[in-house]
Amino acid sequence: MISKKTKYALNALVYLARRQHKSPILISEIAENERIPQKFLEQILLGLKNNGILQSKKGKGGGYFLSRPAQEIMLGKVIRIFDGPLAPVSCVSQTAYMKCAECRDDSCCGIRMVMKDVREAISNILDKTSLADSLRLGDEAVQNKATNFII
Amino acid sequence: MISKKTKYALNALVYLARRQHKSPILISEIAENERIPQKFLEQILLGLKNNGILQSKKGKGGGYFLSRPAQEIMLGKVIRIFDGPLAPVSCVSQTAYMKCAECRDDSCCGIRMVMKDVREAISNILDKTSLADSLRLGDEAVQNKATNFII
DNA sequence: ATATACTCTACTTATCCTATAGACTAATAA
DNA sequence: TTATTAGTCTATAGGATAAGTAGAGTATAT
Repeated sequence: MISKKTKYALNALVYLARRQHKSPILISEIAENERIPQKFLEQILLGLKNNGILQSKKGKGGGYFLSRPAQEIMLGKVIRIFDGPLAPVSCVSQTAYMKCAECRDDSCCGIRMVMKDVREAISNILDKTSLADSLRLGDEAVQNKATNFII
Repeated sequence: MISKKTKYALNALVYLARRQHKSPILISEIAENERIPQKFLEQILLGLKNNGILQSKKGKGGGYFLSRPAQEIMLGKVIRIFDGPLAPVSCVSQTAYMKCAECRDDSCCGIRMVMKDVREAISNILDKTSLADSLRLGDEAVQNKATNFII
């Protein structure tokens, strides 16, 4: 399970992605619209800034905005910032490999091979899906809902 | 990341799967061979028994053994016992659905749709791979290693 | 009866998660 | 230049979970 911190981060980022070409967005605006405790969100956005996902501007007219186009920011990257590796066990992690303390031979562990496939499957989705993709998926669902209602 | 508890459980189960047709296996034997703290393993095996994965026999000649053939015990089931749902967010869990507190509309959340795919991908592996499969994968790797060494 | 081996409950210790609080710094505008 | 706005940084609290440890209890076989 991903942490609330990560979920809040993703929701905030999609919110920012939707307003990508407008002026900086206030923390308070995001907090209100996405129903995230503001003080908590402050930490989260700061974390995203320190990891190069966001940029900020202080003072009047300030706020946060994406540092790159939404289609270049992958969900996997965001999740790793707060929750660490995507891999279900660290002995199959690409970004943070660590041998299992109790394991005799990595390369002959059947469980590990299965987990490697799991890691691959997860990464194939999360490292290839961007904020722009998520935004679009959500918007399309809204469209479909409206259409079905009319018909 | 799966917990150590779950990892220990899986390793212990594969150990038992390999000796499926022999007499019951001692906790101490598993603990030693798989390098798991014995007292901790006791709790784990008990948990597996309470969830129908294992059976036990007390007294001399006693120990633990699989309650069903190894090819019928799926990794997903074991993981859920100790770590809960496979889903990355509870709003896409099949076994433990829960609406996100802060979410306005489940059905139009782009993040959720992606996570649904992730859940599906994970489940497609873990709910379809059995202890017998893991055991075989490990053994095949050992075989290949030996063969390569000879050549 | 006795030794064997699993069973059950409680406890500990450390770490992480989810916040909250408050002082600080930078930018803008009057 | 001073007030206001808005992000920045650090500390702390309270609860939950993880990873074990300890020890008494219960069932079985010989």
